[in-house]
Amino acid sequence: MNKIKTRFPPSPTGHLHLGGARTALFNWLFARHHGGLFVLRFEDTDRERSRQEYVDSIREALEWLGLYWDEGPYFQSQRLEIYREYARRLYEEGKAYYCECSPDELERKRKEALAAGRKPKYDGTCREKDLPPGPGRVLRLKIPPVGTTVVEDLIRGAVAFDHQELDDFILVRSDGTPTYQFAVVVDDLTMGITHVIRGDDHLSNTPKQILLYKALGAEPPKFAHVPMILGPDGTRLSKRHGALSILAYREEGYLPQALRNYLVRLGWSYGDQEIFTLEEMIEKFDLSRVSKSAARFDPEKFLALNAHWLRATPTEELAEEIKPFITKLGLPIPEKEYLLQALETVKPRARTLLEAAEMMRFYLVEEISYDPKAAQKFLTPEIVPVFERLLQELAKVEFEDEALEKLFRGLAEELGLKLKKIAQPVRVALTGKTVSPGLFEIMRILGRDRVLKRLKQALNYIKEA
RNA sequence: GUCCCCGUCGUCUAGCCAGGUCCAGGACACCGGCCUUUCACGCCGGCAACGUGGGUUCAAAUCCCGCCGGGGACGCCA
Repeated sequence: MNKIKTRFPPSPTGHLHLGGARTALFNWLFARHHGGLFVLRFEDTDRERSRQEYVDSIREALEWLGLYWDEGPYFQSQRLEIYREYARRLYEEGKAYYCECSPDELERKRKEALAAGRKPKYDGTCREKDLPPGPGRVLRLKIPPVGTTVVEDLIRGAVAFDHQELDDFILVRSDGTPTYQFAVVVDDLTMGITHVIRGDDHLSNTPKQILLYKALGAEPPKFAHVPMILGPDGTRLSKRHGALSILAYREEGYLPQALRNYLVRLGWSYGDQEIFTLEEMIEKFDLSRVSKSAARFDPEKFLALNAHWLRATPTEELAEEIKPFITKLGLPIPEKEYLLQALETVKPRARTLLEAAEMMRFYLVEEISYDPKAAQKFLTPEIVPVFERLLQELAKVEFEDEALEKLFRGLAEELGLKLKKIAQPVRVALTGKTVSPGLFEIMRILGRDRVLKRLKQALNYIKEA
């Protein structure tokens, strides 16, 4: 039994987006599940549009997602000799022929056919001309005119295509570079790829590729066409649907484990299970549970999953991840123990690292500023005596959650007030907002000095107002 | 236009292959409630779907056909 080998072949003409990331994940998972190999290959035969910048960002995104490759990255632009050799073979064996039709002419015929309601396909003008190679000529594959090619898809079952629907597609461009259709086949063949897992937008290309394998006298790999990912509105995923690059999600404070978890459940399921660790995905992933229908990207569910993984990730780990976000907000990175404690309190409340960093703001600034509405409602003259009393008591109480709570509850009872009547003004004095983590935990973390200082600041504020 | 694929709550999906246990289960979102110093978390409860028409059958979300709807391919892009 041969070892399973999958690949992810992005073209470096754009960033890695959700669809590509999921395809990469499925291929990676399939290879890992079967103890096989995962290959990364850049399909950069379109020299006009391929850019180094995209090669770098795609690699970075895959690494961020933890989808490490076992082989590659290969670059088609460095394998031109190999394609040339295979092209020569095809031509010499009469399986392919040169064509001198000009692009303009082809374009004209295509429009004509479309207008006449026919399928726009190459009409075979040069098929029997027996032209030798020459400048301006392309190499086309000779498709058997009659017959049917069946794609045995691992997800969709047998899909038949009549050769009438196919045409003699171009293998080698007039500039000598291979087209996608030709390069993928030669690459998958020479790299020993056993399973091609890709978006179902490639399903209708597959019969052409199978015919090419046959012309080459080779056995095609197994194919599995996974459903596409659509935007929230059900149309093709595009820039309109938010961040187009996977890396943009990282910038917004999403966790790779959340993205993986969201992506793996888009088109694949395992009973009612929603949460998967990497290990579980590898263990449970299989093609038979991949669905056939397209899925829409739901940013809300992704956010919810991110919130889940934020809570499920050890604070120690998160503390490292959140530093860039704190810096991004222009806030200082505190010493480790303080950061850990502060983070612990915002963790169950934040949905992204960016939100968490924003929620930690009051822990990190020296001078806090009040939300105008909060100050207006809670920093009023009536609270002055309470704050003054608190100043005295807090100077001597032990700064632990239980002791602080006991103090507040006792004070509330003594003054005949509801706890919240005291807690909310203090919360505003300490954080500037009416919403925050638990009052006693933030006091404990802030420490006596800061708490007293902020209460005094609030008192001054009230007197000046 | 031609060919191909797909069609269960708003969304992701389980169930479909081996028809009854499904007046359809889970998750996100949404709405109530509990907890409570605020907001979250957590817990409890609710709303909500088999695209449509026909056929087969004692029985259909599950099998068959038509229709409708969505997506994809048809490039010297990948």
